[in-house]
Amino acid sequence: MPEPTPAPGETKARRRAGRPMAAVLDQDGITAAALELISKKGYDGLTMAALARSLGVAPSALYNHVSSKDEVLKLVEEDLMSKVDFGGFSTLPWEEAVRQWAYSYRGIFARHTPLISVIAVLPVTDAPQTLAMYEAVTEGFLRAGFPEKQIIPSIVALEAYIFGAAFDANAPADIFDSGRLADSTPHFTSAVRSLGPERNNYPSDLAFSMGLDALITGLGALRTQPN
Amino acid sequence: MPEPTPAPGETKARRRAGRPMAAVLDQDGITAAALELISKKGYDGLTMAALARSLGVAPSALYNHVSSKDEVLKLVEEDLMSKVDFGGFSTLPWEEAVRQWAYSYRGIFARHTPLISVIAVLPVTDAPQTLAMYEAVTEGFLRAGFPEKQIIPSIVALEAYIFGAAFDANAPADIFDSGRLADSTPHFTSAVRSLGPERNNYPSDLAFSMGLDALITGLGALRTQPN
DNA sequence: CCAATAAATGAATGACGTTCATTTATCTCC
DNA sequence: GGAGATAAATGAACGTCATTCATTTATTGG
Repeated sequence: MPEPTPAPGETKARRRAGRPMAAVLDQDGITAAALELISKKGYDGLTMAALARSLGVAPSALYNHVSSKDEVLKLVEEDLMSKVDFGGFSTLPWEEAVRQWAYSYRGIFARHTPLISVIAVLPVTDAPQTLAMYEAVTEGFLRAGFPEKQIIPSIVALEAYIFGAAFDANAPADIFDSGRLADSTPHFTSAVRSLGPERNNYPSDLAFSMGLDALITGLGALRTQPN
Repeated sequence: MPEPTPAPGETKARRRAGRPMAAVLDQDGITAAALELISKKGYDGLTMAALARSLGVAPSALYNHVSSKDEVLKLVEEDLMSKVDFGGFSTLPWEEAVRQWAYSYRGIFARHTPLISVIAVLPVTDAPQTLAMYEAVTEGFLRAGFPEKQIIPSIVALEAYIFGAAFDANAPADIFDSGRLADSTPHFTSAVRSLGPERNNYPSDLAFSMGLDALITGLGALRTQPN
């Protein structure tokens, strides 16, 4: 795609003469409608037809503003990224800031796991909200005394954990029910039972907290300055 | 689904009289064909029609052995689980065993990321290979001196990290290219550049190693016995 | 040989994402 | 105040899927 890379927010540069028909649709409206649809009907309910209907428009009209359903997903993702709370990196100690950020990040994407496969592989180019988050997080790491070369890998590791944990948060309570194979997995079955008197209680939150603590401790040891 | 839960491997119990037509198809054959199709054409190429064609059969025939495409994915997932190397838990020190297991696990699912959303939420009931892995890993944790209650959360945390890292391993090298927004993200851009003279080298492997070390150290501290 | 069983077939269905020729509305320029 | 250019919206179509179902085919026990 060797295009002149139009400025963001403008699909194509204004040309010579006449103006078009009044736009009922734009990317922001599409994004908002998609988010509402997702929250009401889930990702299965997010179809181009349903999205168009919720906007009072024919499905084909969407394609004047968006090149594909995948682009809709990218727009939604960017919007969600802007809701991740990374404010702690400018006010709190590093450990606290990471914790706050990680909980917020996981909380948001736990309800949007279908996006994770998109995000994890999506270049940040032209994703301003995502970049803003990375900038703030990077600053926080620098301020905490991390050597520059360790910062990106540390963030990548934390993000991997957060994404995986977001999936986890959606697991059913009985995910570890070994059923009729319990006899052949005695240690595992016993370990699951030790978690509580209730059968089948899945420790998603406890696990997230434990792993996050471990990562914070382990990565924190990479700092060369105390503050 | 209040059924008598038929024994696995048998779709329905043998009944009274005559035997059916000679079966050209079975679940193992379908699983093998699906895996080959995936390795050749990727997950986009895995359609019920393509799967049937590769087996020399009409698409509808598949539904005599499998209730849906989702079940095909579950069969593939179970097969992949059997290839994860957890042997270290009976021979190596805990840290080494975890490392070996995690690398193997990530390596396999990095090429099967579309399955991760399925696995992470799929009950282990009637998933013998998955259960066998959990049993071996649990035993390794017990042998290493973990209190029983800490084991499942620790495994869940490690798995979350492994799944997230599997997505990461597929990120393009230029995922962190901040493009024309580089000026507004100076610290982040500089941190990315510090990773090497080459533009856009993504530190997926380095990040995995760093985060895994952190998790091993942090979780390892939960052991109450030295061995 | 008959009846029962289950596998395989092929046609059909209903979503879905996407395309395209056409129409509609709006603005600039003369 | 037309004329023409521009882009948005429409509605009909397409191709691809997963899935269903009535029917046929093959096999075997009695």
